Amino acid sequence: MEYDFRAIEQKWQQKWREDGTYNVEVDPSRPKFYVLDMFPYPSGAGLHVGHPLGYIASDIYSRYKRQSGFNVLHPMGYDAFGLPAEQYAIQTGQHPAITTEQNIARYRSQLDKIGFSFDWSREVRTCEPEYYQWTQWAFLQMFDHWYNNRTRRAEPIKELITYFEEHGTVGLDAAQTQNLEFSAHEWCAMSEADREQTLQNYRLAFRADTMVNWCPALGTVLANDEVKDGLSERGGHPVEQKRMKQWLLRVTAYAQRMLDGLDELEWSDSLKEIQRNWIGRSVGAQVFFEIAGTERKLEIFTTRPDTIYGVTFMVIAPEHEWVKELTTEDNREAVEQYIIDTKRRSERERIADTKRVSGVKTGSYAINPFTGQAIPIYISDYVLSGYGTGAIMAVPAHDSRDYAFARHFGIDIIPVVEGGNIEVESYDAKEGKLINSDIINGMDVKEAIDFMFKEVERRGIGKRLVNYRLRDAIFSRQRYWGEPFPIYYKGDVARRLADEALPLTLPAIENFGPTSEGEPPLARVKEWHTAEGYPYELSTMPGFAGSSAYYLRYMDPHNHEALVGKRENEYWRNVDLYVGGIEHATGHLMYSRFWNMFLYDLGYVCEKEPFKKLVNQGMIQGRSNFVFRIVGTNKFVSKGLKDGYETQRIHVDVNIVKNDILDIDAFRAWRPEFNDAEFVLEDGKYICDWAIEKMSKSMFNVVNPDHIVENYGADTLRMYEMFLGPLEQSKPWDTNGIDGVHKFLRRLWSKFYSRDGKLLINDEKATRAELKTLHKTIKKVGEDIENFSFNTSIAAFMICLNELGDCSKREVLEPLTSLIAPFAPHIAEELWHALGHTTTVCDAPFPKYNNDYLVENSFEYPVMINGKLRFKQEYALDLADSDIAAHIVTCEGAQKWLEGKMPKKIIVVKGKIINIVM
RNA sequence: GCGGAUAUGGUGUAAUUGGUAGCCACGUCAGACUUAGGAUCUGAUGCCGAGAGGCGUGGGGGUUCGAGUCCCUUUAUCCGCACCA
Repeated sequence: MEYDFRAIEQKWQQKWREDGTYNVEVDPSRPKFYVLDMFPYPSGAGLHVGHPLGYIASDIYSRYKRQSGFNVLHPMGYDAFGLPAEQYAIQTGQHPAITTEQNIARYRSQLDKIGFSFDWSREVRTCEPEYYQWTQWAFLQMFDHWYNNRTRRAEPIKELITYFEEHGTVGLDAAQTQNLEFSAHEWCAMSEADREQTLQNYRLAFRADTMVNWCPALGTVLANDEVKDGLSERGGHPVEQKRMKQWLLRVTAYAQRMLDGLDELEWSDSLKEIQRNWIGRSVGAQVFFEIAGTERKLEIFTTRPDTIYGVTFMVIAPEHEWVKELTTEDNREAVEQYIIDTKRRSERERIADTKRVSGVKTGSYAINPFTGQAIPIYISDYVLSGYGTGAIMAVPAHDSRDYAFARHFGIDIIPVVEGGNIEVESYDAKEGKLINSDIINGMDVKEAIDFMFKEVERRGIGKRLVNYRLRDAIFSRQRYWGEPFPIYYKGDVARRLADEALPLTLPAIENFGPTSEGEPPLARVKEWHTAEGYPYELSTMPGFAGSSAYYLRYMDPHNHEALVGKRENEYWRNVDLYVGGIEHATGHLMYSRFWNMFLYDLGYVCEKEPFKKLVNQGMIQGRSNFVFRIVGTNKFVSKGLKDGYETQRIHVDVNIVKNDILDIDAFRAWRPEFNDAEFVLEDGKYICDWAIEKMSKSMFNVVNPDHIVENYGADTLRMYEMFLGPLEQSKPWDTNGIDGVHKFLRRLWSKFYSRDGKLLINDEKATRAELKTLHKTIKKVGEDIENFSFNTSIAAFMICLNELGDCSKREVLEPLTSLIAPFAPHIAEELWHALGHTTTVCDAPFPKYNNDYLVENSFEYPVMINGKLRFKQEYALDLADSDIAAHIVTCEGAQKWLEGKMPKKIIVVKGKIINIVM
């Protein structure tokens, strides 16, 4: 009987669906395990073979954990709100709700064919009101809280109000947009609008007038992680800096906790490093420089307070709020012109030419608090308004940018650290002895930094300060397809909706594109206001809003009272294994951690971190094929013969090429222009050229998993995707080679059934060799799954079948069937039933290996290694300190080498002595 | 510029973590069975060499009885951050 994968897969997929085989419930009698995939954007293009890679890996792990006795939560859903869905809708002219619905249906049918063990009863869609109600709710919680740096947690804004009534800002240490100082009396005297304005300075979800990334083409602002090299990540449109009033999330409040939390996580080093860089912690000093002839003190941030005697000028960013005040009359024109020029340069230009030195004198002077000297203040765009205080003390001798600036403007360069060649370049290294520096002369740099931290504080001119590169997340988008803000306005005062009013549903509108007046699409909705007529916020939330807490919702997806019930949360706790792409390192994975920590502070969730272990699957690239058309003809020449002709290399659909051999008939049918194509063949075949490129429609290299499932079956697809190489590595898809895996499954099948359909399984006793093969495989596969080394476990299966030969003994094949079930669940289920079982293979215990079968025939020598007695097959042994020497020396193999002499060392490899040191 | 990762046959890769490099596949070659093969089965297949043998894990150096693995150095590719004070 043939291995009829189509019939088998259809049969079991249907059965699993009908029985709800993969649905799980809270069960305190069993240990839980939570395996999560990054849910997909249902884009219009459908899934290609790269998408399921991570899903297959996590599915194997889920099934393995389930067979190992865990209650496994393995859900799936759709990240359906956000820019990509809306852009697709705009392109196709259809309403995003409709295209999203269609795309989801397509994704679902593609996913279903692969045989995943998802609990679909827990499906979530971020665009549905029952779901985004809780996104809105979380936002309101952030609106209602502030971050207390003293207690290091979020606290209710009501308590802050009470504090203001009693103390004003005296003694307050809060995460804030700017440093405000007022007394209790002043607070009480404020108007309601002023108080609300003040509170926005502290709320964790707040509205502020800040510099934002504005993308004119998309008609919206973007968060920092959505901008790459000055272009929007989505669509690649230019992005400019613009001052706008926007909603933000105060993620910076959690910067230190997000940094500290990384140490506890089982994430890859590279991913942790990306997050560390993104947070960008740096320790330095805040120092105030008096401005000559005024009461003002210019605040700067520096990590090198030790170089303060080398400061010969100051620089402030062109956007600095004091630019006007610091500019003297005779410099005004030049400064204004410089600001205009700076604004005109796009973010992209600014990034592209960082070498250009430019700047203008303000005419004001600052007083160096240590030397008392007056030093000029410049404005220049090499100082960024967004980092630190937007002002620096410049030390040209020890900072390359300051050096370039000083050289350009002829400013003094005073070396204060020994080393380097100041005539040629600055000496930036953090080592050496201090010189020309009065009280710190002779100290080395590290010592001097510490000393100056204290000295600055002692003199009351500043303090030690930690700065972060991380920015607060811009949270509003001038788009239609997102969660509406549960916010309305009385005048300019933002008010929250009551919890009972949630969800605030997104109104269905006809025209969802940007308006011509530059207002968000929701401005078109006449009824977009409260019953009292107060207008709602017109922007919607960004894509990351809905994905920030979805892992919590899966725990309890139908709860109408809470985001997640206490009982459910305390059982499922957090995600044990998260599988997804590294591209979310600075986006979703940051926001989710922030969101979770915030809910943790409020007591809604019981774990500090959302994702304990995280595995990044590599990207699957495309492998394109090419044919060579002889220029000016409709004749195509095979790759090996092309040098004899003048040819043109054109992409050909990879689906009509197999093992680089072109299916000529399919090619003629592919496009009308090729109907009468002629060919120059080699050995009767047309061989195509190939190249690795991004998988995309325009390269004709997109491989649809449906196509593979149709031709080879889901089990083959699953195993082949894993066989392709290490999970974390990026690699091109290459359908060549899939036969090897398919052949393996057919051979597995042929152990159970003969050609004429007879069941071959027998109850004969297995030989020692067969059991050894079996247990070796069980050990290897079990260890490989734990290490996410799925490619090697598949190799182990192949070796196992090779070694077993034509053995069809139940004693061997039954454990093998349950062992392979996580990888190829359909065939395993079919064979499991063929073995006489009536329950699903998903619940068959994952087999355990018996070491007795593995060691019997091997040489084992006891060895001292690092002072411990161990049993190994190969080792380098220092005989001097081991009384096992006698044992070795009497060994048969050792005898002929020794000739009665006592060796220093005997080197034994795999039970064989390979070297003896006399 | 700073940080991270990778480099092994014609191809994808493996190597008990310092112990016989190339497992398992793809491809190629040869053979068997076949009307046929893009089916199945068997065998060969790192490179040089007729052979004995020699060489071989991007390059160079080192530690070690022994290095793909550890250390130094260098090159190439990929990724992240980047006028971050």
